[in-house]
Amino acid sequence: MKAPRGTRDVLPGETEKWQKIEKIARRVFSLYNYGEIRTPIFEDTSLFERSIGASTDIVEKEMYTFLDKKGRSLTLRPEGTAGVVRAYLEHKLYSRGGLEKFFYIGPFFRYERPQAGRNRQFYQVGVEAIGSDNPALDAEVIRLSLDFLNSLGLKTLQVSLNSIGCSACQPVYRNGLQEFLEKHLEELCDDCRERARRNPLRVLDCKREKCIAIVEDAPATLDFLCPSCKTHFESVRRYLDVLGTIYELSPRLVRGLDYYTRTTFEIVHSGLGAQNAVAGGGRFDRLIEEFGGKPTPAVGFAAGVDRIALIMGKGEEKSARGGNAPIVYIATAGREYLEECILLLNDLRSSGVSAEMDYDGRSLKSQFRVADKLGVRFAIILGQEGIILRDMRKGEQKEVKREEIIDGVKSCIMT
RNA sequence: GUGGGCGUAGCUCAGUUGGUUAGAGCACCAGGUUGUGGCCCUGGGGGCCGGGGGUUCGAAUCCCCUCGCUCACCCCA
Repeated sequence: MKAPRGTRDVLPGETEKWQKIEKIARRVFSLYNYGEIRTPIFEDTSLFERSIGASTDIVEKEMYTFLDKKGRSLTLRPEGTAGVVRAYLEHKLYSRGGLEKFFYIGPFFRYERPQAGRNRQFYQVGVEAIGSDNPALDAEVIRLSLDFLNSLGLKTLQVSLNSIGCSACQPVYRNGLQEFLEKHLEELCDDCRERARRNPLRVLDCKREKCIAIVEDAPATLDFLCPSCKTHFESVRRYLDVLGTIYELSPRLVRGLDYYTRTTFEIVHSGLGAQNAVAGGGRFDRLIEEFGGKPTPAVGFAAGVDRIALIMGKGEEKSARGGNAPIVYIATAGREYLEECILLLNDLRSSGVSAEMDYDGRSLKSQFRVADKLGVRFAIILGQEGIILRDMRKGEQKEVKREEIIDGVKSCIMT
């Protein structure tokens, strides 16, 4: 038996790391006033086709799509924004007046060739702020992303920033780029020839040397921005400067989802290899309207939990189970003490002291070996001579009365 | 979807030009200490040698297929 390709188990010992990531995500996102939203793992297929874009790789070849028993086409969510926007509209959350801020944590699915930091079931944390086009919000989301990653102890992060314009200027740029690409069609790789026709922006981040060289001379998105997009972008940059956030302009940073407008950004980490993006995001000012809502600007980001865990794992490989070892281990001199043992165990746990015992009827020596391996603070021995409390660290022990055990243990933990 | 590397014990890996019952270290279990851990010593349990097929008197070793892992392309978080 094996977990399906591209999926994996996170076992005790590693889950602690994941819990830490989630805990810090909740804390940081709460500081910025984002509230948690939980949307379904699967949605109607059309939701993703319409939001992500029918000609994107994600929709064309990476979705887990299936028919349910009534013949409905459903898809395991490949990203988080679509579901949040759907929920926002379905529950008419716009009626609450102003800006709505959401964060989410959960699994997503894409049918891709597994690789370091790329699984078919992967986890993301992300935020969406819906209802404002204020560039301060763009800057805030970027700031928040970095806050989150920094709080986890990640260093050597690099922010790339770009603006790809709005519904007014993006088509103009698209045409300009397309014209340029037409002239160089022969020199482009096969993929890019196809992209030039269907989704020209994607040519910009082709990794082949030939294409990179050609694209060097291609028109940049920033040169085509309309006045309002230009002002918006300048403000984003100013606010980032005010916040002391270092970034670099990446005129060729184009994201793989069609709904992005204006600000796009990506955060990469040097220790990740080819899959080096730990977080990415941007504005999606058209998406709500495309789903039938009123024109509503929005901005968000998502970070890859698997990749973060990968980076964190490089520094401090084994944290073992030190942090959550039981406090007490009860050893017995024989089976006849079993009842006393389970009762004491229960009393300890009831008063908030984590405790463990031997279920295998092992020798006292073996029980101590287990207690030592677990890393417990105290061992209690039940036997003919009464009850003995042993401090495993100090190696000291003394006889205690039954009714004094729990308080004794508790007072020792305090000191 | 394409290409490279790799699959031997729970883990990390040996395994000589194909040749006896496939090994080591760590981990695990038991004993040494007839109620007491860590160190040490002794012993022990564990392997469809990823799976299937083929070549051969004989395959962990050679060939083919397949599955998986991994790195890169691609894509993205």
